[in-house]
Amino acid sequence: MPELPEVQTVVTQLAGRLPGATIARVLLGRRDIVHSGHRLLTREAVGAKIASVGRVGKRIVIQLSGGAEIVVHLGMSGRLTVEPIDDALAPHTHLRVRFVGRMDELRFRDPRRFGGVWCRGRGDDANGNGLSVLGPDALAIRVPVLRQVLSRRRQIKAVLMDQRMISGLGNIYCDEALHKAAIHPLTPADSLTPKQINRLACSIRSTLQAAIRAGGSSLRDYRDANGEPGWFQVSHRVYGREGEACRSCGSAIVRSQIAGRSTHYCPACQKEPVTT
DNA sequence: AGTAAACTCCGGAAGC
DNA sequence: TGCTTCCGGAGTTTAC
Repeated sequence: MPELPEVQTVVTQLAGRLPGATIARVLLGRRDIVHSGHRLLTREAVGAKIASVGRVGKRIVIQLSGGAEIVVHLGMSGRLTVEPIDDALAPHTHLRVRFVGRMDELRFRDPRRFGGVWCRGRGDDANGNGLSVLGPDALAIRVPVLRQVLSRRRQIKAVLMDQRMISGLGNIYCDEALHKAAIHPLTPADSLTPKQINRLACSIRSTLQAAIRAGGSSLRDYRDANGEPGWFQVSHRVYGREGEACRSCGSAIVRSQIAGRSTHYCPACQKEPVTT
């Protein structure tokens, strides 16, 4: 499941291969994966050149010459790859972009279709492009911004998972960052001490950065014995470790449902707030 | 108004 | 082998 680190890895790969390519043709397998700018994407984008590939939160942003942009969200099961046009199409490949004079193409596949594509032209309203409501990027989050984000009475886990508040944190790294900062996921966001906010900002950045570094190994086509890409094998602190020993104190990691999500934490290191 | 929880989309994977 | 159940990012709806 792609989280910010995997998205960043994909972006880095694409940024090395796509800029400069001129779009020759856009092949759409399913209309409904394009949430806005359908005509722009399949017709007017033809002839445009790819200027850059970047990332905002967990969204991939492909900038075209002329100011249009294509936004791709991978959701749970999305993959964005560059493959030879002769290679067999994987099932659930919904979008392909071909380029002038090139024998490879950009492919978007997404079996569960939790992901999607938005396209907008220069000057188009930001609404509906999948970017307009995103909060500040988690990878670059800084204390003053985080303090502002946390100024509401809501479970910290729910706030961190809300892409409008802060963008880029998914379930795995949310749990990881909270454990690293020794904060219980149920803690009301506005009750964090300045010290805790400092620790949390640090934890969010360092957790994501470490995962990106680990993901770098998949850039070199690294796979472990099980075929898993590099970043997935980073040793998680709590995620997926229910019942196992906390790496800090040895207590058994607990799993429960918080903010509608499976949540892992250490009951000893992450003290539950006193309920009022 | 702000927050919380339920519901929805979908198919892979795990469990029986 | 074949069925059922679980899972989840995020938008929407409903309820406190």
